[in-house]
Amino acid sequence: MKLKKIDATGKPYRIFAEHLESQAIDQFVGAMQLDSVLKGALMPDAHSGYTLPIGAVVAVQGMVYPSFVGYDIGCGMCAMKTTFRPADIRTHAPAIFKRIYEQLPVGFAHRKTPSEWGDFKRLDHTPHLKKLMVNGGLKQLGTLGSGNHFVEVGEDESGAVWIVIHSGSRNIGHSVATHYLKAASPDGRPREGFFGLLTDSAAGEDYIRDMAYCLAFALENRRQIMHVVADAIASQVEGKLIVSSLINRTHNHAEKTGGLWIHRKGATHAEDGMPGVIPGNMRDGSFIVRGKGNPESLSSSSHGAGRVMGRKEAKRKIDLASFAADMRVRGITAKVDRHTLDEAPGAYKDIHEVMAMQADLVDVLHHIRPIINIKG
DNA sequence: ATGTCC
Repeated sequence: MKLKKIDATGKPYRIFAEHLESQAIDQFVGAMQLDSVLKGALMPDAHSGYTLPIGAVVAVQGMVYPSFVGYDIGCGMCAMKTTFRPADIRTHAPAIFKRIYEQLPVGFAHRKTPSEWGDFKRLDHTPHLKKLMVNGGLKQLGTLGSGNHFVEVGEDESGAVWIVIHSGSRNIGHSVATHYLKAASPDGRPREGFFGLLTDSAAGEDYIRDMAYCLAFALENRRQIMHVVADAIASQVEGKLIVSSLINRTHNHAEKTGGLWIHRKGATHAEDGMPGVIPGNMRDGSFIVRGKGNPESLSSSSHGAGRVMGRKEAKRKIDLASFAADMRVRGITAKVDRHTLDEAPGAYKDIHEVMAMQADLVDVLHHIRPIINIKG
């Protein structure tokens, strides 16, 4: 495969998506025209976002762009295998479902007391972020959030039960993103546009430090959710986590490789041999994958199926009764009502088609089919 | 995405 070229820039890029909105193309081409951006790729689930499309990967020299990482810094996936038995989970699904909601704060909810996190003082971070952590950050550790964040308890093709988590850095990441979007903005207000920070400037160095902290915070958040969910299941049926099987992948980050800052915004890191987790939707579940380190995707893959309609449009167009029937016939215990209609499978691209479009980016190891789904 | 505006 040869890299396509943008005429205006002559820079190498490759688009793995079909049917892109014109706004997403404009955003991507605009970014590719920046002097600091040397290479890029759009994943199969790409759609327009804040300044840069979700599903974009760009390699940047000498700059970091807060808007190329996005608001939920460190948002990503965790998956862990367990010794629970699928039949037990199905039999006790209503009780497990109820128990998880009792134990896990979802939506805007947070914990009444700060969670334990041994690393939170040790990791390097700025005074600004320290203030955020003291002012409630630790109460958000082990909380799910809302939107497309979820917990899935499912079964793979071999009969193994997995717990899959999609969550991020909660308000910490959002506040850090806002802070540095302001620092990069010409008028001190967060606004859309290609405003970056020099990596050797004070603000750029601070963003890199705080971003790394948010990645650690988001991982710890997912790890704690994993244990809350496992404990909730273990209160009803026999079994436990297989802790050594943990896979953690963030899909909103920037990392320095070969002297360039690779920004992934809604794109999963997929180096050769690297394990990953790609969620599909509430009905079709998630995929455990192994990266292929494809240079054309800047060693990345999609972070999910990608939306085909906005949340408001989905709530207007998708029929609740058929969504509910779709879930019921597969025996999936989930919150299915007008509040989760925007997360219905029909709001997303067909995940099987998306996986086929990235066959050169990742190999599929396991397909996890949902038994229980938890949403904010 | 975000205890949904410090």
